[in-house]
Amino acid sequence: MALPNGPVATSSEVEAVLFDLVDVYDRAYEAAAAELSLSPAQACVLGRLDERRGMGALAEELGCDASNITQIVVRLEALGLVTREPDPRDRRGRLVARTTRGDEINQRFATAFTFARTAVARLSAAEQDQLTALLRKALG
Amino acid sequence: MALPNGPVATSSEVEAVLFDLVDVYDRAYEAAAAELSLSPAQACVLGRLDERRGMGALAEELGCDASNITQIVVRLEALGLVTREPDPRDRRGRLVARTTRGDEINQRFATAFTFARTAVARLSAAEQDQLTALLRKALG
DNA sequence: AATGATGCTTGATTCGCTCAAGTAATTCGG
DNA sequence: CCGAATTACTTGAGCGAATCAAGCATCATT
Repeated sequence: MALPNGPVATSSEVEAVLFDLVDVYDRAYEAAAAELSLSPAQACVLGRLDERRGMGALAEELGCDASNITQIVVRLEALGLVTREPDPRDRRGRLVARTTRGDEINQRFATAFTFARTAVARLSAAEQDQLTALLRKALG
Repeated sequence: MALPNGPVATSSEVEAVLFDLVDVYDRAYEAAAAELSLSPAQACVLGRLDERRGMGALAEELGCDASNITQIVVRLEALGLVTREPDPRDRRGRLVARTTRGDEINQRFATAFTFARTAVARLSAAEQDQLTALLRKALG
């Protein structure tokens, strides 16, 4: 399991609970991926393929090197969750798309990653709106 | 940079902003560590050494294998940020403690990781209390 | 004193991530 | 239309994080 990101010394209560949230979220994500024998990175990429798209688009959206995406996609392809076809419009490019099995696994992952859903469900509709507003404001 | 953890398909607005928060938090943590040439894991371990403690205690608190901690501590030691002395009470154990330089770097990291601090600062005291309460409730 | 548990390290392996180079295809300037 | 940059991606090398299986030394128990 990945080490948590924080805290050095939580100066306030809010910061502490914020850290807690991030930690629990990250661990839940990782655990959900592990249930399906996926790494978090694999689950992430798989989740971004609702439409077929090029490697570069993925790399840019995920803010990492293209070669990183190559590796992850190669593994997803080896697992039969993804295909990589040449782009007819630009034969340099490769279009990545989920296979039916990829769709299925992605769906199962979405089901397994209950954290955000159940956390939100503990709040009333009004509270959810409040939380959204507060976090938006905090994020600036 | 590490790939984000999410989203498959954000079903609600709250979930989306929650994901955003986690993503920005994680990236900020990583960036702050990188400023000091530390990996997130190294920054994390360094931050847990306000008091000297054994490897096992660290592993348990961080929820990972002891051998993982060994590696990270070895690197921190090589960087001169940490010492590893035999435990006089139990000579199997090794007590890890920050060096003065380790203290300094840890302090600088705390300064560099502004995200939680500045996010919270955008809220009034009342809003901070609200947010704390909401997140606590959501975390269950 | 022997047996077993504990605390940590080592070695092997996998994955994520980055950087530097390389290849192929496209675009652009002349 | 041709050569030069640019773009899209892959490959290879290298590092850190993480896990697992073994191993070693040191307690702790009987």
